[in-house]
Amino acid sequence: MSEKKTAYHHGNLKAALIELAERLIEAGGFENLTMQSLTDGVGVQPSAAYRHFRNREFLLRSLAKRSFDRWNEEIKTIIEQTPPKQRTDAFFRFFFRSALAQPQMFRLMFVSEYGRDSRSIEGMVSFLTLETAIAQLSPEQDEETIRARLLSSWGAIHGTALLLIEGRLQRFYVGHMDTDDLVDHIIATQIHSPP
Amino acid sequence: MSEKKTAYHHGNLKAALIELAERLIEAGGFENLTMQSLTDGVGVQPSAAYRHFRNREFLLRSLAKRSFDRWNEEIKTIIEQTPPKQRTDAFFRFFFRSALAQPQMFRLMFVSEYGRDSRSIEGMVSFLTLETAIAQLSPEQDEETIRARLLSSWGAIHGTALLLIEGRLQRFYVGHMDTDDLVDHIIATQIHSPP
DNA sequence: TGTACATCAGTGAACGCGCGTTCACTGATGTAC
DNA sequence: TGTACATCAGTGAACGCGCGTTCACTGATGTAC
Repeated sequence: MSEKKTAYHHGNLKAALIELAERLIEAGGFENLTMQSLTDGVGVQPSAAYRHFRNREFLLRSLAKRSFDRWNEEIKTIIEQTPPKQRTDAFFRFFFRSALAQPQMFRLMFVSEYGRDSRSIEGMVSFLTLETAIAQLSPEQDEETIRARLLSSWGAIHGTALLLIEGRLQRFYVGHMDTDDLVDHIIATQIHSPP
Repeated sequence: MSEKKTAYHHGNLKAALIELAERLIEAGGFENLTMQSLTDGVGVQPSAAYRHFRNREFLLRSLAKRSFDRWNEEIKTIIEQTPPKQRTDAFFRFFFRSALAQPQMFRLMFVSEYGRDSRSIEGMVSFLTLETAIAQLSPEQDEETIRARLLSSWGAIHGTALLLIEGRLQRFYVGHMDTDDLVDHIIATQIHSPP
C-alpha cells in the first residue's frame, strides 16, 4: 500500500474525511457541515463517504467521540503531572484553553446532541477527576457538599466558556480586564468559595 | 370586527401564529419549528404566514424579542419589590425559575442566533440590574472586580441553567440533593464568594 | 341606507433547491494456485 | 512469475422530500358618496 493514491482509490479516504470534517466544523459549526461539502473538499463523490460512515449523524457522533477521547487523554496527562492541590486549577485552565482553541468542536462535544453519548460515558472520567480534585481541596466536607460544588463549578465553566465562545462578554470588560483575567477570577471564585 | 372569525378571514392570525409558535417551540425546540407545521396548526395556508412575518428568521427573532421584553418586565417588577440586599438572590432565583419553566424558549433567547439582537440591547437591562445588585452586596469593591463578579456569576447561572435544561445533572445528585438544593448552592457560592 | 370600489387578508398551486442517501456499476488491489 | 478471480473502494446518476418562499388569484371588509 503506497502513500501515492491512484486516481480511483483514494487510499486513506476515511482519515481525510475526518480531518477535513474537523476543519470545516471549526470553520462553520457542526450544523453547517454537509456531506457534499465534505466530499467535495476531499475530491470524491458524495456516495464515497457512505463507505466509511453509515450516515451523517454517525459521522458527527464519531467526531465528537474522537474529540472526547483526545480531551480525556490530555486531562489525564495534566492531572498526573500536577500536584493534587493544584489539580482543580489546572483542570479549569485546560478547560478554557481547549474551549477557546476549538470553540466549534467544543460546541459539538458539549452542546450538541451528537456529543451526548460521549458525555455520559467518557465525560464521567473528567467529572470524577474534578470531583477528586475538589475533594482534596476541602477534605473536611461531606460528599453532598462536594458534589454540589462540583456541579456548580461545572456549570460555571460550561456557561462562561459558551459566553466567551460567542464573544458576547468582551463588551462588558472594563479597564485592563480581559479574557484571561476573567478566567482567573472564575477559577478563584470556584476554588476558594466557602462551604 | 367580531370575535367570530369567518371561514376566509381569520381575524387574528398573527396573534394565533405567535401563540402556537411558542407552544411548538416549547414542545420541540426552535430548530424544529417549520412554517408548515405552524400554519397547519392554525388551519391556514403556509403562504398566509408571510402576510404577517417577512420570513422564518424574522418570526423567530420577533418571538425571541417578545420573550425578552416579558422577561425584562418581570425582572423589573421583582427588583422593585425586593430590598436591595436580596436582589441578587431574587434575580438568580427568577433566572432559574424561568429557564426551567420554559427551557426551549430559554434556548431561543440565550443560545440561538435569533436572540442575539435582543440580548445585546434589552439584555443589558438585566445585566445592569444585576451589576447594581452585586455592587450593593460589596460596596467596597472597585468597578473592575464587580464586573468580574458579574461576568462570572452570569456564566455560572447561564451554564448551570443549560445543563439543567438538558437534564444531564440529575445523575450526579447524591443523597437528598435535588435541583433546588443545587440552585441554592450556586446562589450561595456566587453571592458570598470572596473578592 | 345603499351601492361602487379600494384595500386587506386569505387561498392554491407551484417552484426550487439543498442535502442526505441509494444503487447498479466499475476500476484497482490482493490472493490462491 | 503469471493468470484468474474475489473483494474492496470508489463513481455517476438519480431520487425524494422537507421546507421556505413566491405569486397570481379571490373572498371579505371598510369607506366614500
